[in-house]
Amino acid sequence: MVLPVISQDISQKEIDDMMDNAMTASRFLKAISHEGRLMTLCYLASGEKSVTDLENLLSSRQAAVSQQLARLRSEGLVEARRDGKTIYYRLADKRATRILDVVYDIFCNKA
Amino acid sequence: MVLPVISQDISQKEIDDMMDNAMTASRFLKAISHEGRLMTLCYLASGEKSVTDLENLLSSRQAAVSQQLARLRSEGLVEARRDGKTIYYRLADKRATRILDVVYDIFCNKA
DNA sequence: AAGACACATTCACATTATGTAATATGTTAA
DNA sequence: TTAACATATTACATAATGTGAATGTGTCTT
Repeated sequence: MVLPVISQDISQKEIDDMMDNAMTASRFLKAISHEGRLMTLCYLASGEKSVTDLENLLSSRQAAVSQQLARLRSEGLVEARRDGKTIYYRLADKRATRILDVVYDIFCNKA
Repeated sequence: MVLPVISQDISQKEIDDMMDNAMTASRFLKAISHEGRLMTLCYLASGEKSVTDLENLLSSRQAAVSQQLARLRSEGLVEARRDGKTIYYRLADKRATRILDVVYDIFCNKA
């Protein structure tokens, strides 16, 4: 158990700090809690992929994929690189990789 | 790196399985990505707490807290126990604890 | 320069999530 | 049994998020 024991008489300052952290974490978690974005991140974990690759993986339309990628970009979770007409995306946040590891282990390693 | 390498020519069946897992994981992550629910879970990690305790921690109204608890209950992340007029909540999902450990380490262990 | 291609952005709309107020339920004490 | 307390639930308003259609931008080919 890594989580700290929070005493019953936790001070207001501690609560405030906790709330700040919760806000940051919440923002981050919301960014990855979208089914398509999660698939995307998981897929990108195996190396950079083009938008078209992701369209096929997600079976969704170009605009939708681009929008989710925009969200991931704005959160700094992925970065893009252009090569000719194609744009390749890759993971760009170690925190994302760490969480993904655990999420993968819990929800996909069911064997 | 625990995450598997997904080959470029991933099959449709593999994609379908991946999507099922992503849907489950997504649902779970959404449940914990709410600032208040995250605080709640983190707080509960140090032992069971009453609804009033949580109201004070979150500085939010009774109804709101109850609703977030209802959500956590419906997802099986917490369980309740009544003692007189008071209802105590506790963590009830190991997956939540695992993710919380990592989230805590990333967003709160900034020292 | 024109057309085709890969991708991004914008707008309108539908869906979902959240908070508040009011009300209901279960429990204890007088 | 009545009042008070702790919590849950419902109904409603609002905000946030996601989707599709249309359009815009950058790049390559001819």
